[in-house]
Amino acid sequence: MNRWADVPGRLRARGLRWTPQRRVVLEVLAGVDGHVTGADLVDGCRAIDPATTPSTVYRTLDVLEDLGIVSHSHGREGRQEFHVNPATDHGHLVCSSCGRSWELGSAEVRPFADGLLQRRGFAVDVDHLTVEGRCATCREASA
Amino acid sequence: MNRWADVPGRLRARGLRWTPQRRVVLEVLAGVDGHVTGADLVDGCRAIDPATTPSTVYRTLDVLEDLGIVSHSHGREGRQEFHVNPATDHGHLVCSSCGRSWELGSAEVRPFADGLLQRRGFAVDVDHLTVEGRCATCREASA
DNA sequence: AGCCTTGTTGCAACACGTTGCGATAACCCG
DNA sequence: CGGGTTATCGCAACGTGTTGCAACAAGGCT
Repeated sequence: MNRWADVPGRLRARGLRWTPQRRVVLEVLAGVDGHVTGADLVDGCRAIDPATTPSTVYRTLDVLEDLGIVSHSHGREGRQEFHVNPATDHGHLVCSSCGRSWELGSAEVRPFADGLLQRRGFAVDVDHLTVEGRCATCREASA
Repeated sequence: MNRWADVPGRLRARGLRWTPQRRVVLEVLAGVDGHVTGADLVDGCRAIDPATTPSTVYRTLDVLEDLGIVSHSHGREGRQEFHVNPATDHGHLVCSSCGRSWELGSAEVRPFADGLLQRRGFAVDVDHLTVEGRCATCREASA
């Protein structure tokens, strides 16, 4: 059912390769829930294999993104956030105060995105959309 | 025009200082139209004073953002983009294909932002909003 | 003008990512 | 199983920002 099925086979079907390093990255991703930053993933891989190098991790993530296994967007401070097993068409809400994030369903974004498409011919990449602001909790705390 | 008025005085009114380095940054910003990346600004400053260091430029930009003279958001690859003399409440549209960007007026964003506020209590920081996607030109080119 | 306070600077080091390149090893095939 | 392709790895260097700290200097005060 899931996007995780037979990753080695799907890589090979594209002429790509299944390597121990990629296995480690996938293993870390499997243990993640929700969102992770690039640095978190590198750390997680190093916990399994201390010899892991950042470039390998990031390059592997690019490949996995092509396969649709992860997606990435830019969160706080413009840093990368990876999201596992993405439902299509959803963005993120990030609180600039506490850093927490929430998913943003396509239904909530569609009217906005459709408007931009009609008025400007601009096709929003909803999967990549990150909206910054202050969450309810932080707003109350500072009120 | 009056956001630029008497910057030295406005700094001093806050107990801050007017320095040659800040003068250089403002001079570069005055010659900019639309958006600039952080690196562009550093280069521009170095063209005037080769001794300019990045940390000074970025720290000055923070101060100028507090004064409302610039605003910054995160564009392509999560890199910083500075926008001069911002009208309040506007975001940016960035084409992930050609990299060009456009302003996004508050009227276009408001219904979307209001919805998030009402349903989730999340107050969108519209000035910081960057929407990625493909512009009309690039979509035609690849059609 | 000279003194004092404290905001600023510049440096060095760090954090997060990306890129070029030679060496390695995964995979296909006989 | 062994050999040849070529994708991938690991390293080193770079690019963009951020941060800690000691030295400096801007501005207020007398």
